[in-house]
Amino acid sequence: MVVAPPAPVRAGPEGADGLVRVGEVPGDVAPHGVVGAAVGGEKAVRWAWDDTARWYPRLLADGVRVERCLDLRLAHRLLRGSATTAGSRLATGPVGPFDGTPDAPPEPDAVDSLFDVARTEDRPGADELLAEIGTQDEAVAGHARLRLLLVAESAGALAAAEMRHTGLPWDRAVHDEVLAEQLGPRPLGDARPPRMAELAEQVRAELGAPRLNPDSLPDVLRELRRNGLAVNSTSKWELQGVDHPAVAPLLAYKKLSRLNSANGWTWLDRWVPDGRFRPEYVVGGVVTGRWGSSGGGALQLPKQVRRAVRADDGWRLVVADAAQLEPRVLAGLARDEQMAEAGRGRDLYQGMVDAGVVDSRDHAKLGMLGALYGGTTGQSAAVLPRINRAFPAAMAHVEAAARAGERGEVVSTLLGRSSPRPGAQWNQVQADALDDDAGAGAQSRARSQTRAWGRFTRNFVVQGTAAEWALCWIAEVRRRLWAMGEAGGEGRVPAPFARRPHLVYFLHDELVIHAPDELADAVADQVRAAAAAAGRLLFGDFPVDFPVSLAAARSYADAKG
DNA sequence: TAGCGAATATTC
DNA sequence: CCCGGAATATTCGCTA
Repeated sequence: MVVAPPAPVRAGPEGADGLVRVGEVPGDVAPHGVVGAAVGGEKAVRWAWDDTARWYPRLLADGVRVERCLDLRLAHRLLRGSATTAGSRLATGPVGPFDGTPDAPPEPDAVDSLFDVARTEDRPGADELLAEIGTQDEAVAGHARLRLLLVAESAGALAAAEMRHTGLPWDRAVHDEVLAEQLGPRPLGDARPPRMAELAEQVRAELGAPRLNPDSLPDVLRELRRNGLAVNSTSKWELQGVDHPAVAPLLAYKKLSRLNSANGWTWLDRWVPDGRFRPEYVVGGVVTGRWGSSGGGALQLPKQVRRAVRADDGWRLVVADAAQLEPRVLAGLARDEQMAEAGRGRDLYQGMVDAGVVDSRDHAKLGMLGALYGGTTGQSAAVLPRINRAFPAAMAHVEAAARAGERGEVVSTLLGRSSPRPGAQWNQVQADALDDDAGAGAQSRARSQTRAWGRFTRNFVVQGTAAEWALCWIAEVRRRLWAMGEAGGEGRVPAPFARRPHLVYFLHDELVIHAPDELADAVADQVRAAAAAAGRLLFGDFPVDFPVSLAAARSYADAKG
């Protein structure tokens, strides 16, 4: 084990294969707070540091790729919350330097700023890092699945930093075209775009409200009611059922308004200044283990603007989508052989139709969503009994998770991420309902809250285990893409990925890879193989398939079509 | 002026 | 009519 000396990062060389190895790193290039932990042969070097999002951007800016790491802060958080390690020294110990929320990662163009260097003062030192590694090792001893989760989560952190480094290729001209088609030409200043202004006038005319601001929902609601419309909100689904000439322009206005404010010209200038969209992914940012994002709304890119996501010249976007991921994960989690069989080698929902479980693909999908989310009403509830009969093991699994949640208990994913306990307020409401003079209101509030927490824990085990599958997938894809080596000519992709296929976007069960033209087909093969590997990592020999839909195209929208 | 919640839209 | 999980972001409008 080698400890890198404390020094600010500057340029760093890399090994022949781009892998930074302990012993090859001169003392003056290692960032303060980085420990290279040599846990095996030379291939097994794994960097351990307190926060990938803090350190890795600097290395990438210098063209250095890290093959493997352990993110001690992410690992610490997992181990502190996991039921598997509840009795460990780590989980029961006092709050320490690895418990805090991370600093915001540096701006992409400021990774070497004086500010960042100054911030290194209050990072954990080498002794603390080594002690933390020891404490974590002790906690995970004998828990192979949890160890896999820490490795996968850390690999995800590397991938997230790399995606921010390279950015998602974005064609500003195409985006502008999309906006102009729908909104009209870009207005000066903060005036309403032309199409929105016209629609606003129509709404005012139809409602007889010449001064109405259509952006003010209370004002719009008041004017609708003044015109005799019995509506309680201005939401789309409620307005759709109303017959009045103001409704159509109002709905159209709201749609354009959403596009303009969420992904309009202001967004474009702010988030895609240079033809690359660089979202900040927050690894483990969602309670279930899914990634969050901050800045730019990376996880809600509307389909309308995906045309603007375009590969560089000589490159392609390989878009991969794990089909029916959550139900398949549930089949593996519950070891439900019938359910796995329904999805083997085919669309899972179609498989349910073929097996006579339901009579249409739509019903299969609806019923499955009800099973995963805890739906109890409507069409979803109507097909649930049939799913219950066909896949008893899977249903029993999510039902057990729901019942545990209703009792206020913790549930865990396959690899060992645990749900939070309900808060103090939850317990208070439950206690109030048990009181002798509790009214019907208090009891009904408690019941509704109980069921809501059950729906949360029911979904937690599936969504969380699906997130673990996705982490393993992305880690495998990342490793395999690097192993493919270089191709193509010089382009505008920065080192260390200049002539290599690389991940550029991740969305729960979907990956986008930017690849040199001639590698696109081979990349698709690797992505498929990585999905199979992720399935084996989580579910071993249990025969559940994870098919991936794949397409290569110049633009994201074309590949999704 | 800053901060926050409600309402609404978007994604999976 | 409400009656499914997880999110982020914007705008309005109230409060400190």
